[in-house]
Amino acid sequence: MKKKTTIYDIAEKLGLTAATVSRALNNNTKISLNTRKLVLDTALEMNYEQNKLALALKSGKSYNVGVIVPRIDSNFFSSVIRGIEEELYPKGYHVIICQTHNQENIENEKINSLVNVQVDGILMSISNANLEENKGFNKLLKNKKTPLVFFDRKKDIKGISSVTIDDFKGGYDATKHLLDQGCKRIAHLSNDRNFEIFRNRYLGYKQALSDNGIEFDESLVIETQSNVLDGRRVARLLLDMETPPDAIFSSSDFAALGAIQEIKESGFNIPEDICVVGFSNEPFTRFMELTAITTVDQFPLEMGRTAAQVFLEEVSNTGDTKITKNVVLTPQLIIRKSSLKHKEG
Amino acid sequence: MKKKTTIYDIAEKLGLTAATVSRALNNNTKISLNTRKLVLDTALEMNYEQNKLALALKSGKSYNVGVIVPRIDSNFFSSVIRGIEEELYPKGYHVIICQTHNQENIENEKINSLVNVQVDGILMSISNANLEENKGFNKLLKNKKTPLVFFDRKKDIKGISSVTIDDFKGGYDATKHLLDQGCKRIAHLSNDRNFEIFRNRYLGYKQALSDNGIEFDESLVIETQSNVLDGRRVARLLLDMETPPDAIFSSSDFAALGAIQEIKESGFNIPEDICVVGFSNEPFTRFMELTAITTVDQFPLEMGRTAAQVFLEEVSNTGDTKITKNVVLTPQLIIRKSSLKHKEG
DNA sequence: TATTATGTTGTAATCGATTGCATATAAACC
DNA sequence: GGTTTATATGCAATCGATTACAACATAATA
Repeated sequence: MKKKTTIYDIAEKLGLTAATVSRALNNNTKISLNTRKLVLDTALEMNYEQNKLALALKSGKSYNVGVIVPRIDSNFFSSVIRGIEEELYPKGYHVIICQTHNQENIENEKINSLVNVQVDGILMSISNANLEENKGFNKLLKNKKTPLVFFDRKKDIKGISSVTIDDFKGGYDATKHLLDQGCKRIAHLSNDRNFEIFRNRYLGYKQALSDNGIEFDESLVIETQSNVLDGRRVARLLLDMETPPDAIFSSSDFAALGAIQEIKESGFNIPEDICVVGFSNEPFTRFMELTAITTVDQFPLEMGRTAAQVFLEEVSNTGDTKITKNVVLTPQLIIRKSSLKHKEG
Repeated sequence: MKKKTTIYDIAEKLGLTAATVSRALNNNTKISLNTRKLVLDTALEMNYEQNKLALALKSGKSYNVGVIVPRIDSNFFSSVIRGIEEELYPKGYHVIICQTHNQENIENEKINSLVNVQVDGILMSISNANLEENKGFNKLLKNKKTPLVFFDRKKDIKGISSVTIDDFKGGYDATKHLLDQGCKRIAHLSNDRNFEIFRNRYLGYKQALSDNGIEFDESLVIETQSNVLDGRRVARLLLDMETPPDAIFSSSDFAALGAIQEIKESGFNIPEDICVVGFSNEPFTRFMELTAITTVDQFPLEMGRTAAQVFLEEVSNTGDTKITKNVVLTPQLIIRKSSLKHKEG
């Protein structure tokens, strides 16, 4: 009911000016110690709380950052967000969450919307491989004051920072591991390679093959959505081939799971007949009892933390030259049963 | 580099007043159609975007809502948040995320912090069973203008809305199901029963026992943290009893998983020797191949959506009397292998 | 022609805090 | 005692938008 107390209320009560009260609250040395103490005490007594909106308007800083992800209810993204929140909150920032559901128009809209509410920066994992064609995005780009940091799904744009993992290495290590297991016909469940992450995993896969004298076979690479159902669909295609593969490296844990289900139901054994490796280290890959899934850990918590740190560096940079950082984290292959033919592996 | 255009810029360019421009942009009929069109066109041309901070300061509405959860990287909470975001964004609200990690002081601090940035409401799942003792919380309570909605972990406080599931029924159904399987010595992994959710699951468990002529045995109820490790610890205790239980109903999927691991490693079979039921329907409970875990679905997405709707009703309520809604969703028992002794079950 | 109504725009206060500049008081110095 | 200097506070503009009220011009009416 009763309005919040403002510096004017305090000023009036003490027969001072709002200016003096403001300075006193900010511990400005121009104000005498007596007055400062008096104001502080009265503020406490009157339950004064600074109106951050007014401050934001005056200073141009909202102390909000926007985070845009395809969806929040996947372990990877929620872990990244966790990292971001934990890193930014102690510095006074709040985190605003937006989901795109992989729809470009929604992504567009949310970028605009965040810019509109004067966020101090945006951390995002892109949903649109052609982000540069976005009006909202370009507006953001031009406005160099608001830092933009990509994580995971990034676009290689000059002057924009990013935090990713070395997807090439992830793909390479996964494939190399399968080769070490004696696999010769390794299929790859890829995804839209307009996205760097999928392109790089694919390139790592190819390189590992080439480095080990295996000829690349285009028919073994299939574009697959990152979900269980599509994993099944694609596994079916592979199993129906004249010579089915003896291993699958999937860009997604979910697709890997679908593939495993389809393979098992078709009477094949994992890893004996077909080895499977996923990507992301989703929790369920560990908990599967019969065939815990070999996968690549992306360290999402660290990714979030790092992205937040890069943002902090950029906002605190008052110089004229913009700093751009492109941090690449190292992924880790986690070997589990789904690909382990030899116990000593 | 170049500043954002404001209504003053437009006004100056057109030889008008900011007031007129403001009205024109808001399609006020007091402004002539000609001027309105002129202003609108010029605004477009000059890339004008309304400064929401200024608006927020003037109107007292920030169009931000705060969401406080113990942690975001669990499927349950991230799904709730997904529901909240999807429901609120179309109404113009942004969602600010805060985590407490179950620490009371952090919860306190974050409540204060959110109130400070003038959120229009707070949706939260409490981390402190004695929330009423919080200063920050009480401040929020007194300020009836800012709606507060509890979800899942609530506190029964007069005048505060909530969205929960019927935890009593969840506990009852789970226990009843175990009884139907022929189990007679059913242990319960509970948790801090100062929280309503855990108390109610416990009470449902007790009621089911009593309704079916099984005497309640206090030694079979153990307070357990909601994680795998503590599940193992507690399972060990139960297995070491003179007469171990023939079933476990756990308030947490994670503890259930730990228990299952411990039980199996001790040479017992699930469900033949011991049946296990969890709570929450975390994704991994479904993916476990040998012993997919029977659990209780809490419909987190719907819970989030509903909580958001309750919030919207409260903010749009301009009347003098506050509406309080306590929505209780119905949980669903999902029977899987970990508790299914009889195929026809 | 004087008066009222109507439509359109301007004036200025407001939201709450910050800050450059001016000013008043008191202390210090010659 | 008069002038300088330090200290403490006030004045007023600013951030960007909204809005009650005033004011003006024009058209309609008596």
